[in-house]
Amino acid sequence: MEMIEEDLVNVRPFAYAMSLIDGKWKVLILFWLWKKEILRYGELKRALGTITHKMLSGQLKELEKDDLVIRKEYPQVPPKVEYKLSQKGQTLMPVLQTLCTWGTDHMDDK
Amino acid sequence: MEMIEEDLVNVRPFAYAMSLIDGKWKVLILFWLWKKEILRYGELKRALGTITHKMLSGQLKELEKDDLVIRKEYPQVPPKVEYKLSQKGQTLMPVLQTLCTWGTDHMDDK
DNA sequence: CGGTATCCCAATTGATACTG
DNA sequence: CAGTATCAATTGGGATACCG
Repeated sequence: MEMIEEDLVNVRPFAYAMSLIDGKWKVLILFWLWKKEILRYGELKRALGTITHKMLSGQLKELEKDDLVIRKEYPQVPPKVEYKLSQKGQTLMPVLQTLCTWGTDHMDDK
Repeated sequence: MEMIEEDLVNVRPFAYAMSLIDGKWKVLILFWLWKKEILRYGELKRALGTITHKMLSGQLKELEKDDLVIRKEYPQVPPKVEYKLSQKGQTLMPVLQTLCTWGTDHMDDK
């Protein structure tokens, strides 16, 4: 049958997509921003309930690095920072919604 | 603003879907089975290249438990075991393909 | 208020050896 | 051939303290 790994199956793009949304809280953050449009750091933290400080800033930092969310810092004391979805982030949400819908349809399978 | 976690954002179904496909190799396995229809254990292992024995059987076991793949064992020596997508697995693939396509479109962003 | 750094524990994964 | 078992290495995440 002679199968070489190569790209009979090219999942590189999928792996890329997955790498953007893995991390325990990323998708939850994205969904909140999708729904609320703009949230401050503290609002996001309260919304997510049990997330730790470290995780939230870490996940946000990665989301920003990957260009899925945009961080806006107001130069004032005390600090004020707002987060919202980027254009790229916006395009991702319908796809995640699709997966969410699939989940809804199959959670009670078997 | 008073945000309670609850289900302003209901990602339970998404979390469910993610739980089925996390694990380093699961999606890759699913794509191969999608493409090839039926593969023996050894074929799958060669196809995946660097996957370890332990990982492959582990991931397959979970995929089978979650009803995404079907395992068929032939009672013979030496053993012969075939894997293929279940009906549920089939329905998932177009969704994953969507994510894959999104990845293709955005891998070279920025 | 928003973010970083450190330490520690829990969960995943890899290497290797063994089995029917 | 198709697994399972064991142990080591790596990774991810929580708690906490500190900084601008």
